[in-house]
Amino acid sequence: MSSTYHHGDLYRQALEQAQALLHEEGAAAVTLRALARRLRVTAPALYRHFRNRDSLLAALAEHGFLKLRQQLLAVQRDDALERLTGIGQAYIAFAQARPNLYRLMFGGQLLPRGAHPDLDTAGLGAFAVLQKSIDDALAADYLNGQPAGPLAAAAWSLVHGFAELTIDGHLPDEQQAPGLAALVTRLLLPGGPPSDDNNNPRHQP
Amino acid sequence: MSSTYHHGDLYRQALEQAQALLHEEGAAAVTLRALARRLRVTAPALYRHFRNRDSLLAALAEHGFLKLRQQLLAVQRDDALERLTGIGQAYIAFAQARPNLYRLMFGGQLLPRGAHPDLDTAGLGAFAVLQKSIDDALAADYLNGQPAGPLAAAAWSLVHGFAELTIDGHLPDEQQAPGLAALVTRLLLPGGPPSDDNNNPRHQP
DNA sequence: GCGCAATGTTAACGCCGTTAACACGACATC
DNA sequence: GATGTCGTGTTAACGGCGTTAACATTGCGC
Repeated sequence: MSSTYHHGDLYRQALEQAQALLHEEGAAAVTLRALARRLRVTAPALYRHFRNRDSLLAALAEHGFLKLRQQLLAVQRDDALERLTGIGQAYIAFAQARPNLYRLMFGGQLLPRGAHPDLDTAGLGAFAVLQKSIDDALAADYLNGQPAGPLAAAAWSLVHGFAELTIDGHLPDEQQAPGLAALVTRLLLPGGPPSDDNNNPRHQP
Repeated sequence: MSSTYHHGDLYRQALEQAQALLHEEGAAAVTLRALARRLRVTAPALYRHFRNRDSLLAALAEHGFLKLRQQLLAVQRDDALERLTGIGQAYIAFAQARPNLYRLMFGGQLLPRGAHPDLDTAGLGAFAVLQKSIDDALAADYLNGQPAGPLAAAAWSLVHGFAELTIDGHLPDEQQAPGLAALVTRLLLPGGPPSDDNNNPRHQP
């Protein structure tokens, strides 16, 4: 009846509003009916654009991985080692800026691995940026020629674990988080954390 | 009607069956109605023992933290440094043996921090074991007197991140996980990972 | 102008959490 | 032994959810 029977642009707006819902209230609040209400549309209309609720959530997570990859790629430094630490800090900043999105991306609950191939490749794409910065640091003869694969996995574990623990409030005295973030991202470097005064690496060449 | 109108032992059995449900099918499957069916009881009966579904999940997570603490305390080694790495590996083993429980404990979704004080203290109790093993390693003059708090936070970040990434299948070539776990737990040690060839722990007696 | 495919709506199903009202039965008190 | 109370179970019902089937409307190609 009204001139907007056909919404025209529902898919894009649905994604936008779903992102807003996720950011504001968490994944549990991203419900097809709530999303439909926001869009002034009935719930079944969304099934023209998403196979089901899980597909919607997967799309949100995939966009998250693409965005994360972008932000990691945007980190540019001359020195390979500085770039590596910059990427670690950008990673943590991403998680802290969008905790609900980050939890959706890595929650693991709703998204059985392999069910959404685009999501998986987007995740690998983000990881690849980290992997490359490790490779570069290795090529620049930092990191003592340790094996690149495990090293990247360990680096990712470190930043991911720190990001999750902080956004969930598991770490005590969180106020020292900024300094901690720096420490954490430098922990993988040869000789451990740099030694301004009290921190003193031993095996430094 | 039947002699078992009063179940008698519902709270304990409910917790047990809920744990089984969680382990087998994940947190989303832990539903009050499904649990009631398993126990051959109607759903509202469970409200005599749990305030609501979130309280049930919080109880499951709390038991998880207590169990994790137990398993970390069970790690006994003579050398403080060995004990530290043993604790790291026990932590990762716990997560890999009970991925759904681990995700519930650290998912962050359903359990707004502070809503279940017993849960929070149980979480801190588990962390305290790790913190103490770090303190001991410091006292034994390992780790070159780095600040203990940030160091423990970093260690926890590392094992937690690695645990989550592996149980969610985010790390590529996961088959090398055993070696990786060893690498990861040794990453914090003085000098970083041993660089002989691939895996060779220093401080081996 | 017409027909079809895309995209919306309405109605309905079963599952869920949760609550109110009621039923049973163990146990203390007389 | 009768009686009453209170812990613990049941029944019935509400609204919200994901999802599907059937139908309605419109834009676009011919």
